Amino acid sequence: MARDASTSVNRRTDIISAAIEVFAETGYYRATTAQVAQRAHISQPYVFRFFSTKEALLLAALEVSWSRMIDSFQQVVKSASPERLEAELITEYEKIMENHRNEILLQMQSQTIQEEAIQEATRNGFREVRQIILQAFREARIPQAEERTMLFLARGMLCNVADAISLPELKEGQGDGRGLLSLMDFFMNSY
Amino acid sequence: MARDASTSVNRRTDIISAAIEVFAETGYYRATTAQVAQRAHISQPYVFRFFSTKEALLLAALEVSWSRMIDSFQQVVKSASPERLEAELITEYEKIMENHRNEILLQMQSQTIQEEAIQEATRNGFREVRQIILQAFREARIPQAEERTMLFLARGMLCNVADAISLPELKEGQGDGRGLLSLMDFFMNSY
DNA sequence: ATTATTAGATAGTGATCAATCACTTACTAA
DNA sequence: TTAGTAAGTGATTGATCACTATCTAATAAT
Repeated sequence: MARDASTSVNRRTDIISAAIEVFAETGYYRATTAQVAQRAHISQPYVFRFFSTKEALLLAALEVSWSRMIDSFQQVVKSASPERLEAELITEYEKIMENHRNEILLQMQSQTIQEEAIQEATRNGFREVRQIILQAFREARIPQAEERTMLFLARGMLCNVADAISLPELKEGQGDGRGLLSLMDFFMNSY
Repeated sequence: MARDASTSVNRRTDIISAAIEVFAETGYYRATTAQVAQRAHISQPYVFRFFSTKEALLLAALEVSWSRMIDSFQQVVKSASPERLEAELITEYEKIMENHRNEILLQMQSQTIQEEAIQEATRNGFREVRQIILQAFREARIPQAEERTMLFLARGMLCNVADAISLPELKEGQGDGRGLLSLMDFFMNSY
């Protein structure tokens, strides 16, 4: 059973990879299945041998994208020390943003698509990521694990936006090294 | 000079309001100018008397959306006391999300649209909002104003997502009342 | 050698959409 | 009364799209 470049399992992933690129660059609704096919070096109708509809292809692309993020975070959680956990999760996220920018752009698009199947996939992805982070923070004995998880996700969302619209100053104020300690002064004097 | 329902200035805003709804609900690229026209109670070709292209209509819709947010925040900044500034900005944002959800959904969409004119409008909107918040924090003598601004925007982005995909638990961990103080313990023991 | 199966392409369809055009109606000013 | 204009529409068009139906060439099993 020779696994050459033409097995249908390879073609399937070829198409998904092409779709991630084209959807991210062009926008899901404006992107055409012909563009996806061209990027995957096959004819346009052949896409429909593997995905019965364009939406099914989008769902497969989202699945790839969320799986990558979930698997990556799980790796980090397994190997990182409690003290370095959050820093390494952030580093891992930055790696994903660098190496798989299109997958992030696709996730962002899916957040505003109102089709129920897409929303459900997006919800499930977020839920699972949040659960992994939250559980890891708890097991690392990080206090206010819920709030820390929320802030981790929030900063992630802001990074996505800043990156997508090429506005790096949006991220300014991240990680100055002693932010929390000097904020403390403020809060102790305020309340 | 009686201001009846047929002045061209009214028609223009009618069309923009309709476009905000239709674009938000259906997605900009999938939405049709016929749908916008129907919602504005005019014929489809008449849309093009006011907006030369569909993209020009989107830009006008984004302008309305960003202006509302900017004007709202400027009002708050003018009237709020330094101690209540951030809390009132948050309240104002929640009001906008409640009363103008479609405008937020449109802004979210515009973040992933790669057309240069749209990206520029989105960048300018974000820049101006950030500048207002940052300057207000500084004038209120809030320490680490840059970091606080970034966190304000970041939480806003997460709220947008949580609302758009109907996943409220994503926001869990917001405002427990003493988050920073107990986080402090952790950091002082860690570093 | 023959047949069955897989991998893929060509050709096409009905539907849809942004944008244009030609036209009407109704009001206003000289 | 006439000339001009603002407001608005129905019909159309060229392009595009998701999706289908049908064919072909190669490979593999019998």
